[in-house]
Amino acid sequence: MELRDIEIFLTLAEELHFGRTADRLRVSSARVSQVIKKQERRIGTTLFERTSRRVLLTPAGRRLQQELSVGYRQIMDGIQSVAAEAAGVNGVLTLGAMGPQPWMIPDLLDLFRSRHPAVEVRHREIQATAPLAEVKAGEVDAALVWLPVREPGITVGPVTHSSPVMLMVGAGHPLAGRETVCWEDLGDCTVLTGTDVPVSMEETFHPRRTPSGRPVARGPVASSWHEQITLVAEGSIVCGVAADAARFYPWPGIVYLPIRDAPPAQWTWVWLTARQTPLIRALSQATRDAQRSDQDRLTP
Amino acid sequence: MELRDIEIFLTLAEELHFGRTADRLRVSSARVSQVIKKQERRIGTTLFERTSRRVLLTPAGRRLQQELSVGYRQIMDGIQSVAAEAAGVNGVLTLGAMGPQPWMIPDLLDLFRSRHPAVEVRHREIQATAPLAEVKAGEVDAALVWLPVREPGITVGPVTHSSPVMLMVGAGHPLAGRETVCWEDLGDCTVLTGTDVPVSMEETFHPRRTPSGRPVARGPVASSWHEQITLVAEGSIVCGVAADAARFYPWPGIVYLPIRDAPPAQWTWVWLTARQTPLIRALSQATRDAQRSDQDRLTP
DNA sequence: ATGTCTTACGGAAGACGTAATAATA
DNA sequence: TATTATTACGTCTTCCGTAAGACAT
Repeated sequence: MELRDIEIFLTLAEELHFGRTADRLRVSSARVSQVIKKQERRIGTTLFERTSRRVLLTPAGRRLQQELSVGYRQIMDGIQSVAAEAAGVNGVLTLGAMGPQPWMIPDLLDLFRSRHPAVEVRHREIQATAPLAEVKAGEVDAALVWLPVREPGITVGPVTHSSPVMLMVGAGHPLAGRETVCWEDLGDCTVLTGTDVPVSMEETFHPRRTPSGRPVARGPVASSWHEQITLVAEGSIVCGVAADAARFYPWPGIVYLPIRDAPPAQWTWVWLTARQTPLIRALSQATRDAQRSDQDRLTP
Repeated sequence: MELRDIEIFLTLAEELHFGRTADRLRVSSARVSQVIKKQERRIGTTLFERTSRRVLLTPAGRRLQQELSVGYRQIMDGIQSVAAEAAGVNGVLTLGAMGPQPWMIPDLLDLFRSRHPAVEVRHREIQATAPLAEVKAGEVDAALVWLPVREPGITVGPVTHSSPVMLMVGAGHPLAGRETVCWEDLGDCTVLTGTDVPVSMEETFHPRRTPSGRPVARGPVASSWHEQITLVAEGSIVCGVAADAARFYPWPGIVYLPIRDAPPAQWTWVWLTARQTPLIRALSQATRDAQRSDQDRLTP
């Protein structure tokens, strides 16, 4: 039994579906069937109870999953880690992120650190009011920002996570009593203006027009998060934010309202295309892998 | 990179010699070279510093060895374990052994127990004076005895360990003052007689004749270890024993003398051919594997 | 010259996909 | 009938050995 077989077994043990397993691993489902059958011959017992309608782990299958998953992860990470070090993944990696966003991706950061112990990871605060400033200035190697980003000279990496979009309003604002809002409500509001937010990114939290076409009024400029929250607390201004803000800044005088028709904001790494180092590639790889194991954990 | 490749890498990392690695894994040394080269391409750096005269791990190679060895062992043991359980390795396994012999193979017993937690291992004492009695009577499933065993209906398993042969004499015996002895000295001695020792096995500790052809006198019959040691302590009788006895029975009045020209006694499992259960096969397998990892530990 | 690692090449094993088949709801 | 797992079969990769070459002592 080889690592490829083990990967197929472990994936099927999670998906419990031959077709999805085949898709995830980019093989034919016939192959999945063949490999599982081979393993069952090797082990000497059936690993999955299956009809053409349902796939379940047998006790022996569950036990094999327990025995193999740790070692498999260890070996794959070990290879990845040594290869990364050989590719020059070492030194200092400076990441930019806003407020609580690093707390949204602890798995990813843990994976990266364990995989690349030779790398010192540093964090710098960046502002939603000018999300790409530090990247462009070269003050951070990569920044965690929301999509969509379309800027020349900037590369967009894999998605790390996503957060619902909420509207932050002052307790005295007319909307403050509502349970939820929708984009249309912004037609009656004034939203904050950032100092340097690309147009594409601005739309995610502050569309220029409501779904019906009414313009959304632009208010004063804020240059930091605390300025934003202070302005909103005064009552006349509102501001779209990631839902994470509601968890980390439950301040008096501030109300967070779900925006029913806002798609979740997707977060991603961005970096200067000209400064794509092995470190950055390692970060991308770790992001993809952590993403996948997140899915794994959610799937069953 | 597949498990087979990892096995080759780990073996070469221990042997530090392409030829010996190839021999151990039953492949050509060309294959070892090809696999290592492939891995070096995959990892992106050289794993072994090698000339046609010397093979050494590079730092990256050493790191990869650390990363892979644990996971590899885990996976192989896991597969083995689940397969064994499926093959019906469960229930009670009764092993027979003499005196301190179980203490000579703790690694093997640990491996077996960890691999087969569903098996209850019991121990029964057997006597060197009739080493196969309990096996033949079916009172133990397998017994740990010394080679050579040639008995119809009895299967000989893999070797577990070996012990030098010593001569146990009483403090008052003429040989007691010697540093060492040789087989020829037995021509002047009387040795104990067992109650039921097969001829082939008897030769290991008590040859019928000395190298020069003199007969070795047979003395009284002893039926247990304590009887043996008591008879020897009286002074006129001697007895060949495994060196382990010297460590575990350093009794007053007893002297142990190395026998210079005695090859080490090899110990092995034996069982009734007719009663070869999956449990017995699992014991054989664990013995072979423990033997191999013993070698591994001794090699570097 | 000899022992040892590497390269070149060819045959065999097996990995994998396509398409047809069987089985379940 | 629709969905999904399995089997049959052909292609193509890659595993692996043999034999010759390269290199160090």
